[in-house]
This record gives sequence, C-alpha cells and structure tokens, in this order.
Amino acid sequence: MARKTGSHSEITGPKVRDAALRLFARHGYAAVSMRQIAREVGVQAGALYLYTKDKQSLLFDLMRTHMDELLAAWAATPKGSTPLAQLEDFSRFHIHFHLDRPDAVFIAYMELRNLSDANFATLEALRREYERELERILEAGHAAGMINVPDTRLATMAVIAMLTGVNTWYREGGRLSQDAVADIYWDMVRGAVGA
Amino acid sequence: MARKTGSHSEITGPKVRDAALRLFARHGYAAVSMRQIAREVGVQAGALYLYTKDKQSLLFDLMRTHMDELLAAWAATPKGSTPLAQLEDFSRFHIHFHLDRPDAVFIAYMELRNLSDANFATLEALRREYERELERILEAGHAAGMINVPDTRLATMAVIAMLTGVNTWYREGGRLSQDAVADIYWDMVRGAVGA
DNA sequence: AGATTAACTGAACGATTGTTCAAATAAAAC
DNA sequence: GTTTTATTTGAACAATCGTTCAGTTAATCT
Repeated sequence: MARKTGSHSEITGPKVRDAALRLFARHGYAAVSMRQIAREVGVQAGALYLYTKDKQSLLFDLMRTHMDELLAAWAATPKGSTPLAQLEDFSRFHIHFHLDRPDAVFIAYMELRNLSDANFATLEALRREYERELERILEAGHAAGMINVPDTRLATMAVIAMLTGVNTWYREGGRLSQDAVADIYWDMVRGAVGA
Repeated sequence: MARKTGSHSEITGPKVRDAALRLFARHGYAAVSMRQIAREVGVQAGALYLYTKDKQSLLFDLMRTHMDELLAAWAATPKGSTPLAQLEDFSRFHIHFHLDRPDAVFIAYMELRNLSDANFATLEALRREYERELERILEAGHAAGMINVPDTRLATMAVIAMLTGVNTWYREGGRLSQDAVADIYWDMVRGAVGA
C-alpha cells in the first residue's frame, strides 16, 4: 500500500494539525510522539513530514496561528467609544474567544518552554501585543478618571489572568452559559479596576 | 568507583528533589530524563532509584509536598476576625507563599496531566481543599453583607487566578517589592468582590 | 582491625524516540 | 490509455528512554 484512496493534502494537512493540537493539549508536547499523531490521523509517521518540517515547527505553527487569530479577532471586534465600554468589550471578547478554543489556549500557555529561542521570542512579542491592547484601554480609562488603579501594568496582568482562568474550570453544558459567565466576570473586572 | 567520599542519603536525597524540581519546572516533566537529573546531582542515573521508586513518584512527591506545605502554611497563618480581614490575609498569604517557590508552583499547575489517575485524584483533592478555604471566606463575607458577588464559586476561581497570575510576571529585584505587589493586588481583589 | 552496612557505579535491558528515504500506488494531466 | 505528479508506506537509522542489578567502595559499628 502507498497512496490512500481519496487522499488529499487539503484533507490530511488539517487533520495533522487537529490531531497534534488535541494530543499536545491533552498530554503535553514532549509526551506526544510523532507516531501517536500519525495513528490519530490514520497514516504512518513518515507521512507527517510532508506537512511539517519537524515536530518543533508543528508546535510553533499551532501557537503562532492561535496568536494571529487572537489578534485578528480582537481587531475585528466592534468596540465602544468610552474606555469603560472598551474594557467590557475586551473582557467579553477574551472569555468567549478563549472558551471556544480550550486546546489552543492550553498549548499557548503551557508549551512556551518547549519552543526554540527564536520561536519563543516571536510568540512572546505577539503575547505582549495583545496585553498592550488591554493596557492601552486601562491607561485611557485612568486618564479619563473612569477607572482607578494604582498601576496600569499590574492591572493589565491581573485582569488577563482572571479572565484566562475561566478556561481552567468552565465546562460546556455546565450550570452557566458563556454569556452568564461573561456577565459575572465583567462585574468583577469592573470592580477590580475601581470603576 | 562506587560510594563517594562524604556521601550521605540526607545530603543526596534533598539534592535529587531540588534538581528534579528545578529541571521539571524549567523543561517540563516529560522533557527531563533521569540521566539529566543524575548529572545535576553529580551521580549516575541508577543511584536515583535509592531515593525514588520511579520517575512518576518523584514528580508526585514534589507536588504533594508542595500542596501539604501550602495548606499547613495557611493553617498556621494568623487571621483577622472579619471576613474582609480574612480575605486580605488570604490574598497577601497567597502572593507571598507562591512568589517564594515559583518552581514548585509552576510544576503544581503544569504537570497535573503527567500524573497517574490515582495521583491526580489525590492532588486535585488537596487543591480543592485550598480553594474551599477562600470560598468559605467569601461565603461568610457575603452572608455578612460585607462583599457583593453574584456567585461565590466564580469569585473564588477569579481571585485565585488573579493572585496566582503574579507568578507569571514577577521577578525578584524588579521595580516592585512583594509587599508593594500584595498591596496593589489586595486593592484589586477587594474591588472585584465588591467590598 | 575486621565485619557490616549504606551509597554508588557502570553496564546492560528492551522499548521508543524523531527523522530519512527508496519504493509503491492513486490521482491528475495529457 | 499513458505519463506525470502527489501522496503514502514500511523499513531503517542512531540516539535516548526508564529501570534493574551485580559488583565496588566509603562510612559505620563491634
């Protein structure tokens, strides 16, 4: 046997990324072998190298794609006119975006140390870019006297940590909907920044 | 060569745990080999098995010890009489305890998936026990009308995520002392729970 | 000083790792 | 229907993995 019936790179390619995403999130990058990924895809290990240069690139591409999508989705989100409205927009956006892709989020936070130095630097820059979006809002809110925080940078980190934390406990089909969770968290975010 | 001069299990034992803690935190459990740990200790890989049953037990013991120490330290912490004072005590305690052992904290959060089912259950129980401490405070504060949260469970998770998040950016010797950070975060925690 | 015990080495075990590549087969192009 | 191209197999590579154990040496005990 060699080429499979109905096989296409447009089919196998995404399958490889999907399998890698799920397995990396579940067991961790270092604990997952190329053969496990291949088995999940329904292919031999060697075939994976038609779709990725090596294992490291597979991880990096997943993380980079995730961050690109995050920044693009936020950029495309309609925003209110006041800093406070924008803070609410950010909070709701962050929760929904992250709850919709738990595996990618998990990997983005947990596998940074498995990146090569260059790849790590690239991702770190994207992460800072996203944090900077929130920090800008908080700075504007502070200047306008709408919020009250002693340190904008710390408030940025606190809010992001709080919002991302939802991913650790939220389960689809639980007692609260995503919207209900977002409502409650927005209340807490507002309180935390003294608004 | 065999037994080293001046060698003692009371010396090598802690050395093994220290090396494992540092390496696991830095590179991840799955990415660290027993031979790496041994090299760090200054010993051959086989010698590690005098101090641990296997690699899994080494990880579990580190995590279990960390959680035991966390619960013991909180139990030994003097607490205020009102729920609000206790919430402040908890916030400050959490930040200081976690900033003092970044490696252990990192492992406790990142390596849960590398635990066997039984070991995972044990650790999960300890984690819930700690969360429950905060939740009790919030419930009492809510009953006393001192704090205002629509959902105590969510507030618990939000506060813990926010406080633990400090570990991701805090660096000893930075622009803020631990106490200064704790001051600012206590302000934000208080605001988040509507107090 | 001699015997016993604790600590460690060094080699070995089979299993698994990421990766490469010639050969094979299906799909697409002509 | 034939040729070309895209896709995959299956075997092989050296390296490394966790773990065991008989043998060796230092510390301790009598």
